[in-house]
Amino acid sequence: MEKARSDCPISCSLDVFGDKWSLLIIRDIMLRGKVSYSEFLASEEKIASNILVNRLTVLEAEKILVKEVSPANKSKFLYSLTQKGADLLPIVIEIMDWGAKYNENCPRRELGKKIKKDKAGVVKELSQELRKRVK
Amino acid sequence: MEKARSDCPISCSLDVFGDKWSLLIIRDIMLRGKVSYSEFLASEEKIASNILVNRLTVLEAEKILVKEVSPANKSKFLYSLTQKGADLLPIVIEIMDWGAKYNENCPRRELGKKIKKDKAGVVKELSQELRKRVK
DNA sequence: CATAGTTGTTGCAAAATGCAATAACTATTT
DNA sequence: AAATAGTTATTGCATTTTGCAACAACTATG
Repeated sequence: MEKARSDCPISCSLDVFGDKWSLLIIRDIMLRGKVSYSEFLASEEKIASNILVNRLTVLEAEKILVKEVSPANKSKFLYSLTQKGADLLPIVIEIMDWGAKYNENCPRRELGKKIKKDKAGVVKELSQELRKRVK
Repeated sequence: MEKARSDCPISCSLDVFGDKWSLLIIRDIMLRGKVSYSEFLASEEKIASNILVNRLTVLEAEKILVKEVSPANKSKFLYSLTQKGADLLPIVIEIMDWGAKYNENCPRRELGKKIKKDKAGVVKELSQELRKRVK
């Protein structure tokens, strides 16, 4: 990482994932079961391949993601969350809830509705699920 | 706002504040009692004046901030949060907590320690405080 | 009328992003 | 082994955003 702008924890966090793409990759792994470059590339937001490589590299360097060779296919890499990455869950959930609340064109789906009913319960449940597959 | 990349609430939220500066301005208003251009400009992260103007304009257009003439000084403007802006509090708190947890060089100060002890309580308390001064 | 305070604007360089084409490597098929 | 397909990148170039420094417009104050 380049030098921090300040020692404010918010500023330091934004130094890492304060951009339009990083948290979407995290979302894909965290909530959509995606694990590979090609799956991230296929997401509806259409990230460019050079940006994707750059973000994966940064997130790996920050120890938010881990990159491994797929056991089933040696030409494929699998990305998974570390505990540090999994701990981004509450942030992702809060951002999702705010976005759904204030965007007419962002319908709450299954998870969004559960969050509206019982946010803390969802975070607790999902963080337990994530713990099973963190690296 | 430009066109949304998708109808995912996370993506839509990041379309609005997915950058390194917007949430720092929000932080200044929300947690540090700052209200004016010159105060934001003086923050330790050293935002450039053209970026600051741009972010304030965007945040106002998104109805996250409201800009008013200062009653005490007609050449001064005051920025305050709307309810939509105040509802970013849980996101800001979670980002602060994660940043403090994973950065050695980001000491928890008073608020950070309270968050570690009772995050939900802090959010509840601060959101009540904010409600008193939302526009 | 001079000065300071506040909120911008402008110009230019640097960095990040977006887009399209292509390449390297592996696995599979013929 | 040659051809094909799948996966993960790299490269070049145009566009956009950011960073930095200087300056300008407006308003209060003395």
